[in-house]
Amino acid sequence: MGHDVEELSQVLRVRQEKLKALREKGVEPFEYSFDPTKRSTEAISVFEASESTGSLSDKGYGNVERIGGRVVSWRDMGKSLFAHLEDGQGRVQVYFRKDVLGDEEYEALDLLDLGDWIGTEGNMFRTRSGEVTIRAQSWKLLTKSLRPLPFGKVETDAQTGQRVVHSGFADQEMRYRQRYADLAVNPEVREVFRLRSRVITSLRGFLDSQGFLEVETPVLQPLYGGAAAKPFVTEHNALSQTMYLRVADELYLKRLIVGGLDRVYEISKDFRNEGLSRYHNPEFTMLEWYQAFTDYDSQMQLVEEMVQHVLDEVVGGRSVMLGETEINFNGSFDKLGLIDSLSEALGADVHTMDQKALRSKAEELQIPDLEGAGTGKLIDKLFGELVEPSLVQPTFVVDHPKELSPLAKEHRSDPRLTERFELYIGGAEVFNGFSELNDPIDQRSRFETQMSLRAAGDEEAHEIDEDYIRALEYGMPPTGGVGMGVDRFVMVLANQQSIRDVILFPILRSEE
RNA sequence: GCCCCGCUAGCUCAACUGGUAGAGCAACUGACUCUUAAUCAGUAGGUUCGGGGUUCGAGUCCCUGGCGGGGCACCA
Repeated sequence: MGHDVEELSQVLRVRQEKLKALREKGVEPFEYSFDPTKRSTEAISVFEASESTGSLSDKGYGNVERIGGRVVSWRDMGKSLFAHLEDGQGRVQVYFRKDVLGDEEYEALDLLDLGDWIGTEGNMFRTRSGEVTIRAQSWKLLTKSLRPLPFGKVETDAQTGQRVVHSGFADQEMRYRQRYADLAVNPEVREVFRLRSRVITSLRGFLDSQGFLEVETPVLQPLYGGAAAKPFVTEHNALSQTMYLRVADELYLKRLIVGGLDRVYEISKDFRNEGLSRYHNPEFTMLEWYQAFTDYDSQMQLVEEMVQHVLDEVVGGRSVMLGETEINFNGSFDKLGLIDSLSEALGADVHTMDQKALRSKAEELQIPDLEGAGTGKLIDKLFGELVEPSLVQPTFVVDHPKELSPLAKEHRSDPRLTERFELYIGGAEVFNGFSELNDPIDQRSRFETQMSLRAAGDEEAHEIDEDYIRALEYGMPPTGGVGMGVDRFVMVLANQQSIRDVILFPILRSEE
């Protein structure tokens, strides 16, 4: 922003001039407070109630209210004027009349713009065209807006009653960079984030009701782990020590199970230093929980209950639309063996295929970047190519290869596999859980396998966490645990195509 | 990191093979005391993302840089 008014574009200059004019009239353009009697929608409801009980005045006036809000529409008709105010609840029309306000207070309305915050007081009434409106007896500027918000023109379709926006704020980049403007002009964006908040409240309520304890574990960690991911690295000055932003909460939460906090959960921001996509933001919200004495079967049961609980509470039904597809959460979710489903897709038994056979299949399918991929990775790639895209309805994929799951317990009936599940919804992995590996000796050897992968160039492989092994040596009871991608779950419930549309301030490159 | 597409007025978008950069909304001036994409008349508003090049002439073509979107890679 330039200090020199001359340099400003026309639209900004005009507002600076109005600001100056207001100050010259002795009007404070940035008020300290306001005391509304109600918010918009509530004021309308009260009016409608008295309307139905026939308790309006002879002239049709109802309750007197003071309402504060942002001016979002403006129709000047000379000696009277209609505007809409929007507040945290909704919007309400205001009717200004010259003969009611008097010349001076009416003419001062000229100094207002779309985007200004004002307060007004008057009776509620219903206009000839049927809209419940506040008839302004007085008004007051609360905050002058010095920069025009990119409002579109809003039409209500006469047939459907649908809100239609003409030439609204659509530039994706600006909507993310200036989320405040996006929220200010696009009420449906505000709704997405209200929904997100309700989802998190509901998840928390569910776990609390099941006797889980919400805890907080370190974001800054001397050693990261719990996921195959590259970390963000930082430095603690006083300790002169390298610290990592967590990639998962897993290892700390399981230390708490060792400590006897037998049902714990954490809602956390995790950080993974990797690329961006419609399913990946480097900073994202994870819910992880661990429950002693359970295995992955009972955790799948719990996930199902939890998902249905949230649907019932937040959506009010067991299905949602995701794009053109209806996602149905009723009943038990399907279960697919990872190896079995891949075998079927390949038309060959994956268990009998060696690394070479898997590789040639992958090459046949022209799957890129196979260099250095071991058996587990090849299976993962093939599965991602052949099976994953079809997992639109909620589906548990179960029993992953050991190599891919260094923290999961060996499968009780197949030593090549682990007791692990992932729940896919809309083609994306949303939940991931397993029977937790609690044998410290097995855990050490898994870490050692990871170290050799690391030595072979896999930057995401785990390092050995000696302190974690020490904890397991004290004894961790049989435990089931689950991690949940909260953002991805919200995407499904809010019918959003990109993770950026459910994160208020997604990561973007700096403007300069 | 790679591929494709995009970036023009405050916002949403035009501008055929290179030939004076336009419209709607917003803004400004004026009219209008129940409007609601209000309406009507008029006015103003531009570093066409930055830099370089080709050309008599570049929003348009070439090179280069920036940012974004989509895809790929990466992603227990």
